[in-house]
Amino acid sequence: MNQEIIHVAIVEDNDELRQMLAYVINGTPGFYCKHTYVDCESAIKELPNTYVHVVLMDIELPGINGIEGVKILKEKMPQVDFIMLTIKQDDESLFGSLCAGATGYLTKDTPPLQLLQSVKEVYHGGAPMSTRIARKVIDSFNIETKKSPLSERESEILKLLCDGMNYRSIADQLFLSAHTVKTHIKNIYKKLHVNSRAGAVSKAIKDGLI
Amino acid sequence: MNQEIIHVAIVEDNDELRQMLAYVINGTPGFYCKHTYVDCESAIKELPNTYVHVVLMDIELPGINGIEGVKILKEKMPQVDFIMLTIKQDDESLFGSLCAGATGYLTKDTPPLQLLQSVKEVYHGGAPMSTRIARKVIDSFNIETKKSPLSERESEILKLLCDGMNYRSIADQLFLSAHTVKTHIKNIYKKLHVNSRAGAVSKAIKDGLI
DNA sequence: TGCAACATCGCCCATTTGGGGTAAAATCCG
DNA sequence: CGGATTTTACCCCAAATGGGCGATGTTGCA
Repeated sequence: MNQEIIHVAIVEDNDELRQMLAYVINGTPGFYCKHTYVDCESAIKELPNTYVHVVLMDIELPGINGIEGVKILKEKMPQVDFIMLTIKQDDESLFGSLCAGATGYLTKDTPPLQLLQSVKEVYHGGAPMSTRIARKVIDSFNIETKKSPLSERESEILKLLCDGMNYRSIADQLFLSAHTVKTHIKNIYKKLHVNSRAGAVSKAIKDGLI
Repeated sequence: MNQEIIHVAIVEDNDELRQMLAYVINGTPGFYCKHTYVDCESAIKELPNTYVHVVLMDIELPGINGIEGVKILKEKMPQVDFIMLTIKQDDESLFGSLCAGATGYLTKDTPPLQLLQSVKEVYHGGAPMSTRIARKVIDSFNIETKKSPLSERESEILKLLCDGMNYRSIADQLFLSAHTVKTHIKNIYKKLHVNSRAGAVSKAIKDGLI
């Protein structure tokens, strides 16, 4: 039976909200909240010694913010799921949280019932977030593929450049003369507005040219 | 009023399912489905000339598959939202679809009512997907950050390498001698098992070292 | 306390690179 | 058909790079 109860921890500096959340959680069958913290510092110190499944984490916190907090805590407790509970909806907070290891992202105006539903959802392998947040996340995959200004051959050579190959190796692999490879690379530099292999490789990868 | 009606198109080779979907859609107030296609080839030819908001796209199609289809269609109709409707739940199909431009990802066992809800959701700026799919998507952000084998200083220099800077520039920026910068870079090469700036930059970006 | 890692600076030298040209054939596109 | 682009190839040369070697001081951890 005990396994069925989801243990929730809260990190939230607002006393009223924190207590309200704990009250709601403890007042609902299947949920239990024993540990609450007013800042990340204390959470980082004590949470690793507790038994929890899900952590509700505020972002705007004094001292270590929620994103940094998740980063640190997720490192120590990778099996625990973190749900950000915040008023911030900017991309930086959102993707910062996800990259830090958060699994859910809810705004503070989420009604209690839906919040509990989200906790249950994350516990059962879901990733709760509002429809608007979900859209942002999905859209981040669809970064419009800027069509490369490079020709077929140039792209081919750029790929090899990214593998750290030099003129000779590239020439051998493509059955070209090193001179030709050099010409292509010079043209690539012109088109990408760089003047070194490092710059070209960086731009290539960051702009998804390869 | 007309704006309130969501125009849906369907690309699905299974006759029964396609007709059933169209039937459900047309039988529900607020939804309308005029155009249905049995393969991507015909959809690519005709869809750009139609008025639609949302396209339900099967993945397993003869000829051009749904992922390729979305890639081509999204290019021509970027304002249209695509929802994949598939039995495939593998990562390749999922992320392939998202990268191709899909906004939603549902399995074929999604009940009609929820499907309609998803269409409405995507039309209103959401990104409908099952909890399991959402989790996969979110987890993809949380690719464990391999802790860099590099020292603080080395990471710093690696960043500048990625900007295409040479010894002198880096030295100037960090108030070091070019010799020192060179030494650091040599050590970076050893640690990353590369032997050129291009290789280091490539590895740095791909492995998220910077 | 001692050793490993880090950070700093230096020299030598062969090889690579980047920039400046030139040019011809192939291919594509209108 | 004719121009634009792409692909191929070459020369010269100054500058940058990579590898090998050594040296000093600091810091951190065992």
